[in-house]
Amino acid sequence: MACPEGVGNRVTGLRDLTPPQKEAVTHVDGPLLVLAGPGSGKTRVITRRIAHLVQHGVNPWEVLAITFTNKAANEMAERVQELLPGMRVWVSTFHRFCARVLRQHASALGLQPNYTIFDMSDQRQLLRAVMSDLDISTTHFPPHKVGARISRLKNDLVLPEEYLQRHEEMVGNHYDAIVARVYPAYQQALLRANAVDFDDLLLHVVRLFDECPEIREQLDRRFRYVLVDEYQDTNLVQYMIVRGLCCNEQNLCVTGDPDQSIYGWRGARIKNILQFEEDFADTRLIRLEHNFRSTKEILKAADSLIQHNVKRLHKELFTENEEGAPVELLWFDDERTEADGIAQMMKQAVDSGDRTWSDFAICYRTNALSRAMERALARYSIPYQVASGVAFYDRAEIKDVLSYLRLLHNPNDVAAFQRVINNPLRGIGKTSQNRLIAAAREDNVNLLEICLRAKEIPRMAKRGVGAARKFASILLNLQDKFDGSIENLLQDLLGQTGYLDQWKYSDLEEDHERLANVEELLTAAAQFDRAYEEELEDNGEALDDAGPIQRFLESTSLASEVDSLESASGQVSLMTLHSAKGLEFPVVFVLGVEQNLLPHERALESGELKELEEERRLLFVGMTRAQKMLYLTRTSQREFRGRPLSTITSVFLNEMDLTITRENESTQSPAPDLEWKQLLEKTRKRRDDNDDESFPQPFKQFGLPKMMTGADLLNGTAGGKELPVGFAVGSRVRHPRMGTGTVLKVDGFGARRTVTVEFEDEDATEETFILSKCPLQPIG
DNA sequence: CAGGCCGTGCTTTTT
DNA sequence: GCACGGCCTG
Repeated sequence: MACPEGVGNRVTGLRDLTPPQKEAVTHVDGPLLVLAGPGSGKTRVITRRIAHLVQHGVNPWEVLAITFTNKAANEMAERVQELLPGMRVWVSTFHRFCARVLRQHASALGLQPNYTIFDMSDQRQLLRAVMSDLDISTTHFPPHKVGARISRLKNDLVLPEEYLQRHEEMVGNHYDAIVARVYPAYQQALLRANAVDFDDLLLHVVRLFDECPEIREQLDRRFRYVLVDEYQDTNLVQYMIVRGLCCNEQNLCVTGDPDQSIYGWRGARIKNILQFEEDFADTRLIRLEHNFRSTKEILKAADSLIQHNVKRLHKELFTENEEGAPVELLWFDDERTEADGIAQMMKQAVDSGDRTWSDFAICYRTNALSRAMERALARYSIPYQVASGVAFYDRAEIKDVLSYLRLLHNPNDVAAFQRVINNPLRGIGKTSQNRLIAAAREDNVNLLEICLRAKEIPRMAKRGVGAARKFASILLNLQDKFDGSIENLLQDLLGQTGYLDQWKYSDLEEDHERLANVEELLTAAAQFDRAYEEELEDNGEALDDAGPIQRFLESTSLASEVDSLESASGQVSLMTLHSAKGLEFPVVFVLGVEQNLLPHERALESGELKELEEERRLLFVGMTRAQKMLYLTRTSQREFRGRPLSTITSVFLNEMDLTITRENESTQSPAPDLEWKQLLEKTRKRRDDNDDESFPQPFKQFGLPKMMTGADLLNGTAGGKELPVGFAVGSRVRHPRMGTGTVLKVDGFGARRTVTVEFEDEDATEETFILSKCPLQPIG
C-alpha cells in the first residue's frame, strides 16, 4: 500500500512534485504559508493539497478554498473535480462565500434573505439620491468618487459611526466631511432597499462574526480546512473573515507572493502575508522558488529588479529552463515607431513560422497606451484582442430585464424600481417616481404596494396612477405564477411588459444586438434552471436553502465578464499589467517603461516608498509573464493627453542589466540618475521604519510644494490683481509635464491672466497658460 | 423630455 | 484625445 513517497494512489502520486511542493501538498494540520514565486506551480499545489486532504480522511464539506476572482475559482474547482470526481468541495470567491453566509443569517444583520446585491451603477444611483436628499452637490462631489471613498472605508473596516466620530476629531478636509455625512445615510438607504453593495457582503460577515460569536464558531468548526489563494491581495475585511474562520480550527493554508502584490491601491494589505507567521503560531513556511515558466535570462532580470524592493520576504528564484536570449530594451522615437516596430517583429516571427499570434502579449501600465498599438496592429492586419471589461451583465438591456426580476423578488429594491418603472415609457416621470418612493418610505410599505395605492398619494399625476397600478399588478401576478423556472418567468415578464417592443421592428444593428443579448440572457437562465434542478436531485434538499430567484440574481451580480480573454484563439493579447497577473505567454512586450508611466506619475507624486515599490512589483509581474522572450520598450517622445512630451528614463531600467537596442538614434534622453546608488543605500538603511516612509526627494518630480504654483500664488493675492512673483517675462518656470522653460509673455489680468512659456525641449515648444488654472511653478 | 454641446478631468480593477 | 456629466435648448 505505501509507496516510496509514503501515501498516494494513481490519481495523486507525488512523484511529479518537487520536494517543497510535496511538502506543501502533504501538510495536513496547522497553519501553512506557501510563498509561491511566479511560475512555481502554485495552483497545482493547492488543488493537489485539497485532494490529499480528502484522500486522507477529511470530509470534502470541511474544506473551503477561497479565491478572489470567479475565473480563479472556476479553474480551481475544475481541477479539484478532476482529482476528486463527484465530490463537492467548496471553492468560492470571497464575495460568493459571504453572499451565502449572509443569506443564511440575514436577519441577524437587519436584512431579509431576499436581499439584493447592488452593483456599481446601482450604488451610484443610490448615492446620487442620498446626496440630493442631503443637499450635497453631485457636481462638486461626483457620486462615483464618494462611492470609491466609502468603498475604501469599508475595505478598511471603518463603520459609518466610527468614521463620523473620527472625522469630528479631525479638522479641515472638506471631502472627508462630505463622506462622513453621506456614508451613514447611504447605509441606511441600502438597508431600506434590503440591499447590500459589494463591500457590504464582506463587511456584514465581519459584523456577523463580531455580533454573533456562536455563528462564527459554528462556521469555524464546520470549515476545518481553509485555503486562501493570493493572500497578498487580501484587504483588512477579508483578513478578518479568514481569521474568523480560523480561530478554533487553525488549519489555514495561504498561498501568495508578496512580490506580486499590486492591489494596494484598492486596500490590499501586503502586511497580511508578511505577518502571517506572527499571526499564527507554529506556521510551517514553504517557499516555492523553482520557476517552471521562464528562461534563466528572464528570471535573472526580473529578480534583479525585485531585489530593489525593501519590504519583502526574501526568495531565491531559480529555474532549470534554458538560458534563453537576454532581455532587451527596445528604444524607439515615439509611440508610433514603437507600435510599428513591435508589429513588424511579431509579423516576422509569425511569417517565418517560429510563432503564432497567440504567443504574444503586449502589456502596459495604462489603458491609454493601447491606442497607438491597436492602430499599428490594424495597419499590419494582425489579429488581436484587448482585455477590457465591458461586462455582459453591465449592458443596459440586460440590467433592465434583471431589474424587473429584482424588483419582483425584492419589492424594496429602489434601484431596480427606478430603472424599470418608466421603461418602456409609462408616463411616470422623475417627479412621480420620487413621489412614489417618498410615499412608500412614509407609509412603510414596499414599492409595489405603493404603486397599487398610488391614487392615495397627494398631487400624484393622474396618468401615473393607472400606469403604476398596472405595472405593479403585472409583477405581482408574475410572482404568483412563478413555477420555479427562471427562463419561463423571464419569458412571461418580457411578454407582459412589452419590454422588447421598442427594438423588435428596428433595422438598426445595435437594436438587433440588444435583442440577441436578451436572448443570451434567456439561455443563461435556462442553463441555470437545469443546474439548479440537478443540484436539487443530487442533494435531496438543496445544498442551499435560498430559492432559485435569489440564487440566479446572485450569480448574475457576482459574475463579471464572460471570460474576456480567450486563450489560444490565434490573436495577440493586449492588456494592462494588472490584468496580466496569473497569465503566461511565450513572448511578452512591456510598453512604455518610462518615468511617470512606469513608475506611474501618481506613485511618484505621492512620494511614498510603498507606492514606488508597488510600481516595481507591477513591472516584476509583467516581466515574469514571459516564457521565452521578454522585451521592454521605451520611447524618446510620447504623446500624453494630446501633447507630445519628452520622456525620462524609468528608474527601473537602471536596476536591471539589459541589452539596449536603439531603433533610431535620436534625441538623448536625460541622463540616468547618478545619485541612484546612494539613494538606494539610504533607502535600505530605512527599511525598518514604518509604513508611511517616503522615498528620497530627488525621486519626486516636483520638489516644490504645490502651494507655489502660479494658480495658488494668484489666488493668494488680493483679488489676483498683481502678477505673482516669479512670473515676470524672462523668469524661469517649471511645468509638471512640460518640464522647465522661460516666460516669454504675460497677458490679461486677474483670473484671465495668461503667461506664454518657451520650454526647453528640443523643439522649444511654446505654450500659453491661464495662470489661475495651470500648475506652473516659479523656479528660484 | 430628449438630444446636443461644452467643459472638465483624467491609473490600475474585482466583486 | 477622449469620455463623461451637466446644463441648456428645441
